[in-house]
Amino acid sequence: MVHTNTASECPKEMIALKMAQTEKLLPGNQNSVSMDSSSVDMKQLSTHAGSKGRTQHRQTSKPSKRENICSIGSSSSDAPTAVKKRVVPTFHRKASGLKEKTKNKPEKLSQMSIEQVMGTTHRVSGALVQAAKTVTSMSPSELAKLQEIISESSEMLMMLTYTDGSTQLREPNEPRKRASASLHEEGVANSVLVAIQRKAAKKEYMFVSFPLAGLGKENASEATRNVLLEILQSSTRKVCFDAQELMHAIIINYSLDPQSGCNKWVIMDPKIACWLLDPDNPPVTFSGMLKTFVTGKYNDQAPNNHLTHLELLGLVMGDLTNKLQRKNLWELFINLEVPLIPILAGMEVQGIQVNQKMLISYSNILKDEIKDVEKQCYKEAGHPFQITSHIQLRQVLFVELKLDEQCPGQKLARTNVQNLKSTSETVLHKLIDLHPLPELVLTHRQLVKLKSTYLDGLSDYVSGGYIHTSWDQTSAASGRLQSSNPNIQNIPKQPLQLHKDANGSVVNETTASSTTPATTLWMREPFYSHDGWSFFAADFQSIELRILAHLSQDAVLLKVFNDAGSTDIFVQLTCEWLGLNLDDVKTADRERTKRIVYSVIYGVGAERLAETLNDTKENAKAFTKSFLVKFKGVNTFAQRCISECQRHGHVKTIFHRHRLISNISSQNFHVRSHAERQAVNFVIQGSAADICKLAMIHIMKVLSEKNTVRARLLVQIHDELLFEVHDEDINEVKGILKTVMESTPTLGESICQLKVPLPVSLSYGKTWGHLKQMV
DNA sequence: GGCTCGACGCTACG
DNA sequence: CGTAGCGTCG
Repeated sequence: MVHTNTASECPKEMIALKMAQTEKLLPGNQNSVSMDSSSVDMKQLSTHAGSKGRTQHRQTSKPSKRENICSIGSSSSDAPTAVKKRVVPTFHRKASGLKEKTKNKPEKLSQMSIEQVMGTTHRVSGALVQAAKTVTSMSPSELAKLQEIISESSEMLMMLTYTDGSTQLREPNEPRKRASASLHEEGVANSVLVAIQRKAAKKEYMFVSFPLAGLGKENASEATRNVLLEILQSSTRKVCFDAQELMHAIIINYSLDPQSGCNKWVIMDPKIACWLLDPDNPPVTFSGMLKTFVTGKYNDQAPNNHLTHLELLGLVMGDLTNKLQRKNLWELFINLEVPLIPILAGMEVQGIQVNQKMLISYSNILKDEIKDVEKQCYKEAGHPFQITSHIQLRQVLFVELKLDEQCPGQKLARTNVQNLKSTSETVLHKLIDLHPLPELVLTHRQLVKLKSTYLDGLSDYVSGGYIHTSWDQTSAASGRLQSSNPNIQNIPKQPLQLHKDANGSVVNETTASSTTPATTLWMREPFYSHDGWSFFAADFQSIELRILAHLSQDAVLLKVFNDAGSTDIFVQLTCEWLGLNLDDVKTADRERTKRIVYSVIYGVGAERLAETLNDTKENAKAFTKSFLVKFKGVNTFAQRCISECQRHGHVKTIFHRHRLISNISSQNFHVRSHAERQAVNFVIQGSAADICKLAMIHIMKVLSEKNTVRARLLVQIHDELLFEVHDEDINEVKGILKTVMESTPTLGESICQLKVPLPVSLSYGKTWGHLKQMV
């Protein structure tokens, strides 16, 4: 097991998460991986032929860089030098020459050395040209020997090769293309190259390649597939730079079940290790990582071939392992981040069903509405202008209409960099009573945003009725997951109300009378579940505030969360704060409390809070002050974060995730203040992220154990998990999700026992638009 | 004149 | 606070 494999390298004071102590997270149990293609939704799989987004930047190859790259197995000796938008599937070619040699070897397997069998054992030091053996060219006896070698190996280094001849360990390619250029691309993964290190002879590797591109069913022989799965499930330490991408390619090309087929794969990823060490500067490419994180010996210009890169990969991971252990990050790495990799890969392949026709029809509705609003804007301004141009809008509002001069008491915000008069939402709100234009512009902005980002933008990503988002583990310094291409985590939750008033002109909800006919659009409505299945959402209620209660140990906050009662937390807080009765709390008070609370979490200043509250700076200050007086622990907690950061140069979350913040001692007030807010915010946001990830791993583990329950994880939105569940299993899943997620705090108890409960609220429905709350 | 790029402003989500 | 992504502008 990996755990035992690596335990000897771990410091004694290592605290393991409870999760990892159970064997299920760890590899070695072959039977638990479903190879049954009948369990795979073929309709969905057929839509995943291409992986977009993450492959965008490797379309082009640099022939000059590849001059001394040796030919590996089925890869690049005759790779196209020209850029190809659509990659023609390259069927795995026979490993020329090599195959002949090994085929002619004597038959007595037991008497042969590995070299004799495989002809590929190789000492990497030195620039020897060396080829890997392609698995598909092996005879049954050779495969048997290979399996034996795998079972006796001490380490396996893995990487993808692409049809253009580059690899995962390639030099950085052309500058990244714009997101729009990445749409509808074909996947270009060509093969999986594995260097197997033998236990007996540490310096000897055996190189094997598994074809991916053009892998038809007829070619994916059971034997070949089983060998690759054996590697992935083996307890041997495995290393890959960007393991998520590797897993993604394997799941697709070998038609594995994206949810259950891979969740026990354990691969060390140096990319993630580097990000844990310095989350603000995550490596993008392998060579970039070497430059930033690896000192001395590896910086030398190594021979540019696949095999030396693989050896380098192993050395670097060894180095990083030591670094992680020294920084007390190893448990976070091995128990949280590494188990997450196959889950994310599975989510990418799984995708989510989208009704593209609905996206288009909504878009057309908005197109007309936008035109109407445009006309009204021109009328109110007295002439046509480009409403989306801040420069022109500034001219109209502040030079022609001089609206800013009509509100002398108010201080209107300025833009960040150029210090010009801002046209932001908060500014426009303040001008609303002076002239019809500001509100029209706000409406226009809202409609344009919804149309361009969430209707047209999403529509571009629909392929075969599905959207396959990319999940990025290393792009957020706080430890949160991030989705992109498209970003599925910021699709509006609130519906858009469209009203037509008596004149037929469009107005938004704030001014429309309740009797006018209304159209209601939910941007999440086009996302729908399969027949016989439903969406099922589970989200942690106000997790960041609960984390704050725990971390600050503030007596009042702790009491609020632990005295239970189903009353809304912000209503309760408002009571505590203003000394009101529960029934006397008005919605406005509740909203105000919520904003103040999160402002404190985010560490914003009085000016910013005044803006969000639409109140004066003095009142905002007073609010914040009375809040901090009521919850004295919060302020001491913030100060503790700041001084910890000053002492150590970094702050830590409850699971030891850290962030280096050097500006904490800056002489510049603004720079230092920003750093202080970052420090406080990171501890809370990062701790919440830790727990959400732990919950995610835990729930996927439990679901995969109950193989009768049909549930798939589709999306993670920080504190919320969206599943698709078979209708017959809804009640069972409801019970599992609630129990398992709410037990998350106990999982990490060896690291940290949370002093507050983390209740989960559940909802379900046939579309993502408006889910029904469950009780 | 069209095209690409980075900087900037704004606003969804948490 | 911190993500992604759309739009304008020079």
